[in-house]
Amino acid sequence: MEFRIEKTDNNSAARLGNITTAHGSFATPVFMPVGTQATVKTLTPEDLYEIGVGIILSNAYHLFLRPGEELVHKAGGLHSFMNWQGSILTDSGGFQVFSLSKLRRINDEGVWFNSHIDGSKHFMTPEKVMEIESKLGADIIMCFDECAPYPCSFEEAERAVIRTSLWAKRCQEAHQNPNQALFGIVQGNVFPELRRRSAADLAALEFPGYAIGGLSVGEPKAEMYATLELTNELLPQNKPRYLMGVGSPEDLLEGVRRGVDMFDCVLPTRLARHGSAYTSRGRITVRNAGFAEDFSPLDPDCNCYVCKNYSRAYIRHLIKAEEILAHRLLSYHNVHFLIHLMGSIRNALKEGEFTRYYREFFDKYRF
RNA sequence: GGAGGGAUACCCAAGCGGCCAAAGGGGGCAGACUGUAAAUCUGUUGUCAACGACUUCGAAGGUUCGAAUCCUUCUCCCUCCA
Repeated sequence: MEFRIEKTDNNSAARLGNITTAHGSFATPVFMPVGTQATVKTLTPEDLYEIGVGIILSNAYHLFLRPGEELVHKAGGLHSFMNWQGSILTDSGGFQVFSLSKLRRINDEGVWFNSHIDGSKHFMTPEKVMEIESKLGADIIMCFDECAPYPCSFEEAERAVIRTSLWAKRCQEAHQNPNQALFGIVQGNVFPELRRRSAADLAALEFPGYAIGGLSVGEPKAEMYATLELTNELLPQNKPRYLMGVGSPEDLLEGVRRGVDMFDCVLPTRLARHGSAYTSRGRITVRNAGFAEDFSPLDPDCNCYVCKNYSRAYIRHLIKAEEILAHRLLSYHNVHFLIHLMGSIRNALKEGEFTRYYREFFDKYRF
């Protein structure tokens, strides 16, 4: 993997760059749609190419449970299995340590999970996760980490940091596949002291990229931004910085401003399935009665396939009638919205107009 | 013509003397969602000048301190027998 910084913003920590993997290159800052189970829900790879997606996310833990990494390996790896020729990043299952906390027990050696599918017991270790991620064959893979909840005590967050550092070292030692770039993940919750420690631990291991984990788990926005700012300052300048699980349009702007290069989030596709759409003026709930006779496109400023062909009224009808096309159209539009947003941000960075773009965005966008 | 059964809020449907403005679904309306246990979850859904008041359980009368619940008549629906 290669990361090149092409330009840095004069008025913020934002930077314009490019990442090249075995499956092509993409410009940064980048938004990566999430396809946990080897599919960005409701969208085909062709849709994603058309939208301009360069890299997507998938999940080692979920694919390990079903269909199993061996099967994906037999299929020729994840790219071949799901017919996606762009880049792929796999998350390790560290987030499931947080989101499935009721179904797991953790110790320094690893994590016992009770499968949410059939209840079967599995022990995940950093070594095991590296083996799974290697078999899946993504271009960028994540260390197995412990994502602590919010709120949580200093001691609890500290334990997660120590464990995450320990596991990062073990992941690095177990990591064999030369075609995959292994990223470290900084934890530390909202405690500056712990973020500093975590960032220092990981930087010492010299990963090709660094993720900021454990944010957007319920903490107030101000805390998230402050933590992000602090953490980014501590990470190596010449390596990509990936803010995990973020975000909303406003968070993408705030993240870029603070020096983030990569983002991923389930929000565009989940909101789509729940009946909401992003627009240049803010998020709208198309499901609501007010749109019943609104024959305008989801976003008048959008030129995506959906906005060119379908109205809010029609999409609302599909939602109310529980037609799956609603999910598909809204997913397509929402992913397009974020991909297009990132494109505009990069363009502004290229022109040296990021600050102006930032201001104009928030002038229009209401949330 | 005779014998039964039934009519409850937008719909279906419980309730069968006070704890009933009325269970539970559905539908409607709204909210939440950030490395996906999520086509999920939550709230709300008689009216109003609304921590209180008023009008509701096919219609009209009646019994009772008190009725969706008991009695009478009527209207409409369903089943069976002629």
